[in-house]
Amino acid sequence: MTNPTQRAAQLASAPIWPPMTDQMPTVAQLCQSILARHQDTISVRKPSIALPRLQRILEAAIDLSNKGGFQAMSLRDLSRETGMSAGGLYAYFDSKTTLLKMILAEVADLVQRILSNPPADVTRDPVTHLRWLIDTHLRMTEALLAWFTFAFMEAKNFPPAERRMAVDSEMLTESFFSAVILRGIEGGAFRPDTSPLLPALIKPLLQEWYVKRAKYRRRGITLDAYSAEVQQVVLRACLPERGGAALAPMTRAPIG
Amino acid sequence: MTNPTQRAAQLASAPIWPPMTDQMPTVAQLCQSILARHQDTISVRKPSIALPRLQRILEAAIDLSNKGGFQAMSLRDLSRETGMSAGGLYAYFDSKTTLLKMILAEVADLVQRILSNPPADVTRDPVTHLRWLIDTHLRMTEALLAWFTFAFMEAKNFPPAERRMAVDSEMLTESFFSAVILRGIEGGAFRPDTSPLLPALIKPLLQEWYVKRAKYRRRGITLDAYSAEVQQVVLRACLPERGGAALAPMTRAPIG
DNA sequence: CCTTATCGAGCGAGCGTTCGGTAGATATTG
DNA sequence: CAATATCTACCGAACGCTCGCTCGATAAGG
Repeated sequence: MTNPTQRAAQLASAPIWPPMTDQMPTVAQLCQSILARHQDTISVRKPSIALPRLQRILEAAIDLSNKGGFQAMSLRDLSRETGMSAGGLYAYFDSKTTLLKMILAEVADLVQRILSNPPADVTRDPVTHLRWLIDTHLRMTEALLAWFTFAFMEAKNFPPAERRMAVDSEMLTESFFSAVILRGIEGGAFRPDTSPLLPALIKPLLQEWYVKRAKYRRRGITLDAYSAEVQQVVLRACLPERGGAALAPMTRAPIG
Repeated sequence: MTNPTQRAAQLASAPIWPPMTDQMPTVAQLCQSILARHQDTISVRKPSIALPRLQRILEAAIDLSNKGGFQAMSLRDLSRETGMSAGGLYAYFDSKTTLLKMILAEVADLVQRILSNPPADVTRDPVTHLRWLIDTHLRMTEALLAWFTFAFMEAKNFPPAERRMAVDSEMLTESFFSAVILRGIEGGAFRPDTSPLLPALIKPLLQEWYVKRAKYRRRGITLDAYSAEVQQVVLRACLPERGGAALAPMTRAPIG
């Protein structure tokens, strides 16, 4: 357990964690994962053909859905955009709903994979761990903006089964924040009267970034600036009074 | 301009503003406003008939849309739910899109009406004003939950014109927060280095309450508790260090 | 008996999905 | 290696259905 002075000193310098770029998956990798998970419903066998086609389909579907919504996207739109015929598309999914489930499940799985694998040196200190969770979540959504926008916009208005999936994924994300904050309280890094509501409030602040991406782009707000601000708001809500004073603007330092 | 000690003392007691119940409109009043605004497209002339019918239509439309989305709600569904025929419905709107615009415009207008009319004694102090804005917004959405849920869920996925309307409404709300925070900085109530991003972060925290209403109901979180927590998070982000320490749990005291 | 408010069958358009057909790659055979 | 057979990946017309919306008929009140 560190005392306030030690923590203040620790916070004064921006923590540096390894660049996420390494472990942030490419769209091609996501599609490969989807292809593997849906071998039984995808009738095209040769990966050299299936993979680029599936990627083209998914990217087009996400793109079309992100203007107008998934329901509003017709398979004729998708057919035109991908250059494939209506019948041809059905070699890659057995219903429009399955197409949607493919994407949602992959996004939910990605969040879990990334957030549950922090670098070892990050988890030593709850403050650093919390900041890493916030920063990493933001960078992940930034790297796969269209995918997360899609998942957010379409998770509502769903058949109960898919809706449950979205709710579970959200609860899991919140649990990451809950766990580290609880650990911080127990270890004395966070104030003991930190509100149990705080973890729930972090998620909407992270969603704001990619849902309203256009707004922040228009205003010239960088991801670094947004990340720093969310970290600051959250830490001011859970750090003891003195710790908060030492808060320096903080994000991961650019590497390379 | 107050000094820190004065402000701390002021904050220690929960501010009390008049109950919003008085000025919070009923659904019937909203419908009356909509009826007046759409006289030209509504062909039914006698208000004694038009008003209850319109209310029935709007409430059913919001209800049906809030499970499944506006697009998924068919006019046959609406016909069944209201007990009116397809043709009969078209005496109250000239297209499905108009029906949607009626509701969105009314909600946007309501937000503007309520938030731009704070009680006189609230506006004297930026801290109280800011807390009033947060608390009032939450109570407004609580009183008209279905309407705000509808507006939030359907504001995306829109023709550009309606989308612009939603964006403008959101910007207006943010501007209320911006103005009072700026005033607080100038008057010395808020720290001079308060992030210009803070106003933008308040909105998602308020939306969270009605968008995820079921989650907080399940957890037994009351509106008072949620309001207090959001106020605390926001004030910790903009109050000078000392002021934050004096923060007592705060909401409008219930008036019996 | 005209006006007002409502009805409900029905229109054309567009939806998700299916399925018979086929070109080209691949495997099998002599 | 040429000829043949098989398979893979895809096409696109067509099907059954639901959609938003219209319009002539109709009922009720003054």
